[in-house]
Amino acid sequence: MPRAYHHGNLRRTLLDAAVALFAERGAFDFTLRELARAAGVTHNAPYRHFAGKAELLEALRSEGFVALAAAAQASLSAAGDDPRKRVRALGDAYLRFAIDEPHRFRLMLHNPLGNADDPVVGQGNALSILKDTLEEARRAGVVRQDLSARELALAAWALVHGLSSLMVAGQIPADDARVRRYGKLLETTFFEGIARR
Amino acid sequence: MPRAYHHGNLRRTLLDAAVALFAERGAFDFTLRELARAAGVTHNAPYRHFAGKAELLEALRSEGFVALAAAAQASLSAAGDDPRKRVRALGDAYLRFAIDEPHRFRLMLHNPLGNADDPVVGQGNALSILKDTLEEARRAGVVRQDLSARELALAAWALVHGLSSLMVAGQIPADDARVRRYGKLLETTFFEGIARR
DNA sequence: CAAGCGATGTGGACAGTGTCAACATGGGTC
DNA sequence: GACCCATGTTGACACTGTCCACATCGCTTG
Repeated sequence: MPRAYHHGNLRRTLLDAAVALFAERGAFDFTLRELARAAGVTHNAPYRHFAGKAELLEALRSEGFVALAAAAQASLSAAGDDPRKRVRALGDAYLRFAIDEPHRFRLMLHNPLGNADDPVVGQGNALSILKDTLEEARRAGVVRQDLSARELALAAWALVHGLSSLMVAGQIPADDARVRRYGKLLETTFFEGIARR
Repeated sequence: MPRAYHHGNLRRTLLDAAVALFAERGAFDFTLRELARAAGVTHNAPYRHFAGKAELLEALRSEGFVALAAAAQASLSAAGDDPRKRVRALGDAYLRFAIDEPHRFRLMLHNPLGNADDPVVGQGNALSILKDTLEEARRAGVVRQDLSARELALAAWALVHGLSSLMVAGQIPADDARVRRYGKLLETTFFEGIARR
């Protein structure tokens, strides 16, 4: 049946079409008009919902951060009580997210608006979950006390984000075996360090 | 004076114009025709040197990896003999490279060709320099022996690459003070680990 | 319950893009 | 000194993002 003149929920449809196109080909190179076509709508309809292509991308990016935080929270909830396992669970969630949805992950990382403070990153996000978890670990006395939770979180973030990025960028193969092996390697590095005892 | 019909060294000029445009604005969004204009040449001349835009980008990317390896080598040469200082020097070089030339760094990381093995990354590059340096440290007995030099290198790479990426993406501010502070933080994390002793 | 207004979608236009094909030019090679 | 091939030019095409004026509808208000 023919679509009504008013689509009903075009905004959502466009965003979904965008992720679908992301997944189909391998990059951000989709086009606004393609999206419109996929949604069965003229090339100009998207402009009623987004000021331009950049704003649409920003919306996708923002949704990505929310999804990441949700994944982190879920993984954490299933991780039990051991502080170290909880930290590990967060790292795994991050890495899994990146590998499962490389296009979205790449988009999220690609902040075209320079480095102005980004409210998406600032609050209620995966980073603050990580910080809280490390604060727990710190209070539980299993990690060193001379670094703040914020510093610990930053180091952990850098570590797991680095591996994720390198894998997503294809610099390191991302097969299952390697993901498991390197995950463990990072855990060891992070907690024990590499210096000889 | 008017350029001769044959430019002489258009390929080089185009690549230079590309980095210049990279630096000027903040992104990869330059256009082939712009490059041609900047080089004082018609919009189709670039096609005599590159099959298309993708190939030009690939050339830039490749040059970036060479420059990075050179920077790493230089930093290493000035680092003295202490194995730990040498590792740290490599990390600093990487981070500095990323922050000084964020556009190039971003481009290098953005591998649009999926994850096929990339000869640029495979040999004579910064990664193998890092591996060699960690192998030295391992032989010198200052780092743990139960991990291979390759594993150690991978962990170090992930750590410093993570911080670099996050800073370049604007997720973490990249002022001088922070760069120094976080560099030290990563060094501590990497060598000592965060677990309580 | 009708009128009308604002939100949503349409159609056309414009400058600019990447790329292709045919043609022009001239420097290095026999 | 003539020729050939690499290099640069001109013209064209389909396509893009975005602007504008217009069409259509559903919700609100009287």
